[in-house]
Amino acid sequence: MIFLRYAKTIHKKMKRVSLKDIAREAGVSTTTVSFVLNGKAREKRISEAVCQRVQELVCALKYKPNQVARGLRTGQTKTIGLMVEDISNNFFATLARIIEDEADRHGYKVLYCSTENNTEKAKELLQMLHHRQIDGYIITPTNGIEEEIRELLQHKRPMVLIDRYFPEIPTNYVMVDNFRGAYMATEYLIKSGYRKIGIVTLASEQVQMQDRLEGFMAAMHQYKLPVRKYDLKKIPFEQQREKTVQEIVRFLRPATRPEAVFFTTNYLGIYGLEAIKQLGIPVPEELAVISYDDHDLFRLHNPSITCMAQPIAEIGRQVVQVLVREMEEQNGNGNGNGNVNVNQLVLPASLVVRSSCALQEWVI
Amino acid sequence: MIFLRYAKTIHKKMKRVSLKDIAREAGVSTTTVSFVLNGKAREKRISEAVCQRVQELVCALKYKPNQVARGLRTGQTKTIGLMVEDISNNFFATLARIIEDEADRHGYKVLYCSTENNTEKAKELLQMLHHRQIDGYIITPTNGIEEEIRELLQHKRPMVLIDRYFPEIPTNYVMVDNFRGAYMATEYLIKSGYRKIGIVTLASEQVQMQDRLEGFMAAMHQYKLPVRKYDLKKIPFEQQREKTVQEIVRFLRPATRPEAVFFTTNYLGIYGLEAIKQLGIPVPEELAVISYDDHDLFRLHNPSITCMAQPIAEIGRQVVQVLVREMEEQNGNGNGNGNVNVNQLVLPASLVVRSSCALQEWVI
DNA sequence: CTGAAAGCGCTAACAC
DNA sequence: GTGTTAGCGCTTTCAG
Repeated sequence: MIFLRYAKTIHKKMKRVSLKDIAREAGVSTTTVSFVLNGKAREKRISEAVCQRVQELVCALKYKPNQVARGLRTGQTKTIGLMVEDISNNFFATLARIIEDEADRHGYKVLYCSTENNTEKAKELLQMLHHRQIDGYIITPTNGIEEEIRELLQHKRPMVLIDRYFPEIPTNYVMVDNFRGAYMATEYLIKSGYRKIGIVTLASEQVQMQDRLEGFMAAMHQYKLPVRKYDLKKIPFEQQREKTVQEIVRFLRPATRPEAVFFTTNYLGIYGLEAIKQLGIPVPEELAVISYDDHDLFRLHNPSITCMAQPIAEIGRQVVQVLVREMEEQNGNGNGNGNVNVNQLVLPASLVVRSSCALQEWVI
Repeated sequence: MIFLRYAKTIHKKMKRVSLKDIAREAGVSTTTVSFVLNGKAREKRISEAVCQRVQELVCALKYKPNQVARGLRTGQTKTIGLMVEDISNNFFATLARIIEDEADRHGYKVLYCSTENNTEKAKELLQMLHHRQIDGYIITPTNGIEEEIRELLQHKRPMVLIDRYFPEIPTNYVMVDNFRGAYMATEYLIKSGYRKIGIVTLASEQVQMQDRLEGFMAAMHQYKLPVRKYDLKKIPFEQQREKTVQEIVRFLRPATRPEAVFFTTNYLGIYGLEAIKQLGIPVPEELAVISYDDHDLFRLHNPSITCMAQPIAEIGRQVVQVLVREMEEQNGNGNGNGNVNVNQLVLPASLVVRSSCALQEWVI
């Protein structure tokens, strides 16, 4: 049985037990306790007896180290910063969940924040994450944030970009092959017999959107199909839902209506379905629909919507893995050389064939 | 112009500027700088000149206080812990976004975690949040976590429960009136002319689910309609999607099929739609559908799905407001009396009439 | 008006 | 084998 000399005091003050308390109870120094707790008992050759005694007290008093103090001391907060475009977006929310689980397996917790795709906000958030001493960054970069990314790189802060990247900056990233995905989506439409194909995308300079547009263009070009100016609709990112829907309605007006539309993000697809519903256009009879990104809605919509799905779980797993490796590397050895290889993963998107494009027998 | 004596050193070491650096540059003590930074210049009657000089240096060196150190010293990490059932769930993700914004307005950041509705996991997470010294808790409680909640209460940790609560524990909470919501939904079905009404709910002891079931029962009873045992389906929470869909398919088999179904959560509703799709039952002609919680999918589904929507934005705003108030209160005065009033907000759900229940002229 | 100094709880180099 | 001690960066009491 362990005699807790100070237990009463501790309880009365409702104060958390600290390492010092354990040391005092055990009649050893804080160093010893610290060593035992950090698994350095062997290395530091702490006697078995002391070791045991400390462990018992830790359990008895339910001692848990104060992460903040430890963070201050070691510089490691065991926290990952997750900067996404918008955590309420299905894609990012699902990703956040995977990242949470995966990070947890390595002992990390996640602080999230949404940029709204706003450069200024993103910069501030990066600052904030820095001041909170997070150990690693998972970033959905906005435009105009190159400078800050470069700085993080220079300071050798563990970091992985997701969803998009800067071709001119050698960072880690985990991406989906947007060009190929868009190409495949478009090719699928073409092979399904459509020739007048429209695209609704974001008016964005970001690579991932550019790539999708280019993938579309490449496929159209490959099959020698024209893309007229009214076949291409670019929606400003910040634009309100209502307005967007209206613009899509206009885009789909009978006069210039394409035979098939490709929406380059899932929410554009959702808005698009809204517009289509308003117009009462039968899908796929009068208009075939394909979207980038999957969504519950696409599966259940009537008709169900064919799409290019991103391997979200895989992205989440990979991104954490890369990040953790880098954090531990930085931790283990100073690695003055800085010759850490960058990890640039490009995962394939996959075509999910459903019923919004007539020809369903076609197999990729 | 400011002469930065040590600027070179600082830069070379890539070290963050600290309060000490500012003090040294300014030729004053750290105390003074701290006072200036914390807006106590007036109070402490720091001379205008010194004040100015410090401010300039802070800007010039882009100094930002180290939150971890500050956290250790003050015990305040300016972090809120958000424990939800599953961050990837649309309802919680949307809520997380609102909470993020609202918290930010008060200078707080959010650490999130998902319980998966698993008591053990939830307990661990609560521990984890505690060790990270978060300033306040926003909790979606699981069953069996009463003890821990009581403890938090005893220790006067700022906390607000959401989505559900424990009637026997006097905590703050922000809820939706589940009983009334379910009552209204059921009443709407009844007034729309349906008499054989089924309900698909979770096999859960949690109040919010109980309330919904009771609301349904109360309405049925009020209108003297029977609820046969095959009109009630309870799905275990952990159950896989596939299995759930199959059970709903079975529940809707022609022999015992009700005229209308009430799904008590949005994902049950989604699974339900999947089952309905499999069976090819025409809605609302042969089966009317209503669901608790709104979802993009319900709006766009064909036919669009009538539902009881929770005021998510309002919940988010209120929950942060209550929490912040409590955190600041605790901060301001020790308030030894502990006579802080609990804030128990019950917000109304609202009926969103769409086309999945035939009679649409009915107005609540 | 300003500064010295004592920690917050923990880690780890260095001593004995 | 174990303890002493010096901080991590910041706040705040108390003394000038």
